[in-house]
Amino acid sequence: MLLRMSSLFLRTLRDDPADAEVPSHKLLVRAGYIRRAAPGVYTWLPLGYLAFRNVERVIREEMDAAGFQEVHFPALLPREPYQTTHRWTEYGDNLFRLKDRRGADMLLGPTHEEMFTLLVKDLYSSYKDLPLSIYQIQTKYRDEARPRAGLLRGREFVMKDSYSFDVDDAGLERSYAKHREAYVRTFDRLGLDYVIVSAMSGAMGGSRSEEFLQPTPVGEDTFVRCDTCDYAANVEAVTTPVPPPLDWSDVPAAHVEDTPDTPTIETLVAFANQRFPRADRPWTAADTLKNVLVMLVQPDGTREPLCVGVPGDREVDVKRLEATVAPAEVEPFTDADFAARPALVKGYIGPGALGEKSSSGVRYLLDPRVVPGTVWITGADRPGRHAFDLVADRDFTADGTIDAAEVRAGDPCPRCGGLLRSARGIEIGHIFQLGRKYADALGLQVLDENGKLVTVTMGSYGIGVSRAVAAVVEATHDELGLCWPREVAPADVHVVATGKDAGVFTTADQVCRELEAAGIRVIYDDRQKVSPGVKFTDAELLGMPTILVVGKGLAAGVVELKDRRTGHREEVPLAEAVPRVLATVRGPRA
RNA sequence: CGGGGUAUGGCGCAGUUUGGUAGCGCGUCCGCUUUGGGAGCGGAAGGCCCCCGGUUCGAAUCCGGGUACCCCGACCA
Repeated sequence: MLLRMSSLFLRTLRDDPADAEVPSHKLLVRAGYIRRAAPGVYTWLPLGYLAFRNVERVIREEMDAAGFQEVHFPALLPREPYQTTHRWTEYGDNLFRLKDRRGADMLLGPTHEEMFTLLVKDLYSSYKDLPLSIYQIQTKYRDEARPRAGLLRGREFVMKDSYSFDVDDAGLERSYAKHREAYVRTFDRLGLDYVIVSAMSGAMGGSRSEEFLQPTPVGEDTFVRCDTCDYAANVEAVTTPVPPPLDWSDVPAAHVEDTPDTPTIETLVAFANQRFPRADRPWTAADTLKNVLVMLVQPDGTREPLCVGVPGDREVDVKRLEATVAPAEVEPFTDADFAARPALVKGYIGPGALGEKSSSGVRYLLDPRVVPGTVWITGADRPGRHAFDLVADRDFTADGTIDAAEVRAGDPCPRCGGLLRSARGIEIGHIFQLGRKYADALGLQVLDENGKLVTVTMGSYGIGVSRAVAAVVEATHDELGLCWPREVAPADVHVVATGKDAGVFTTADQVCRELEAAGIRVIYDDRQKVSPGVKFTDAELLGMPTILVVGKGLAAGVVELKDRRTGHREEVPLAEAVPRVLATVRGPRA
């Protein structure tokens, strides 16, 4: 491959685009790799498309090497399968829906579990056909509320999605492990740094899910990792260690006190310290039990109130809550909702008005930290009244526990008790044991060795291909511009010819042809009348791993070989230029 | 959906307060000069000043109403 810059469809920009914030977005636009076509929708230009296809190639090679087989579904899909699994409605506004000329509903696929499941059902019916793993690399459409950061979150994006089909859980476990290994190899080859974190398995029960997160401040996912052991998890999936029950024999009986004008934790703690000071230490928010009301909205539209009791020094993390109650969605409790339930006194809600057996009948779930024997100040269900010395289990119970309080840096590690630290990351891959949700919904069954019908168990595994291009940029760029790993770079070598002497160009031309003949991918800056400074700056911005300058040194018979990443440069005799580049490109493995 | 900001040539921006021929830098084109770190001089092309309505002799600018984009939050892969 030989790209000549004199005719390459490329325009580099001197300034960062005003609408870009993150480095990958700025640089990919500035270097002429992508252009925005619509909000969250991008066009690939020649260099960008080369890089994109390289990422795609690496992924494909690793999938194929693992024995997964590639298929290709349409992006334009019929409604029915998504209707069957309720995702036609569950996906909400994020689904791109359209109608054909006869008025039939269609959609642009946001993901393809349904189609894969139906395809396997269509063709296979025996345990002898399994295990099977098939994948595709396909454009996905999700009408995001807020696309951002260029390729990192688009409304149209390319995803590699795989699906595994097994006859039993042990098989699923093996398929999952194979995908995990393939992902590790893929991301290693792409030069990406990543952390594998436990993720939320959702409402499907007992299934396992892990995310590959590339740690970076521009990432959108928050995760925690342990200081001492190798535990790492998405905040949604962190489980709170349950402390042992406490002995409450010394705790005085619960008593209700007047606490006027204390509808918030802050005002309550201040009042308690003033009016009922403790001898040993001041009251803190952690001594209070905060009861937070939300409205759960089921996919079918059913609304159900829920109260979550958490220590007063913690917020309820809506993301964690929603992950736990999925597929239900969480909406704030409105004044109208309060008005409809007079037993619930806003600002003074206590366990007395909660729980299935209470007057309000609102389901009440407690944070795992609220173990039997813990002592709390909490609302007394009357305006300006709070209960003190209320002991969990002795004085109140709930309908269950829920792990939905915010996770904070410094919280204990659920595995080893060490300290958790918080960080941000880009989700570059996600592997997920789906179980039988889709197979059940769509009737994917096979006959086992006893001739009995069994429901197939599935896994789904995704890599954001276009997102990975941006992730590679985030991981590798420097202040000069892009800085591609060789596996992803649009070309191996950027040959720069400087000067006005025709000899420079004929020599550079010759070198490029020799490199191309040797199978090296070359981009050649053969532009006449462009000053050396422009060419050097462009070469650095475009980011090929090796830069070869043919210029003024030619008079002395030398050219300059530069490593883009390290900045190391070296003069080599012209005759050695091609062999040296070959050795550099082919590396130690040659 | 809440909060904040922005909208003027391909890109980055000024001009809007106080209405009066639409500007600057970069890029592009032509000519001459220049060729190792975004060169110089001279000439040129390129604009629905986001849209609709209003006020006015006259609107990028003032008024009313929309729309779009960016950031933060919410939400989501």
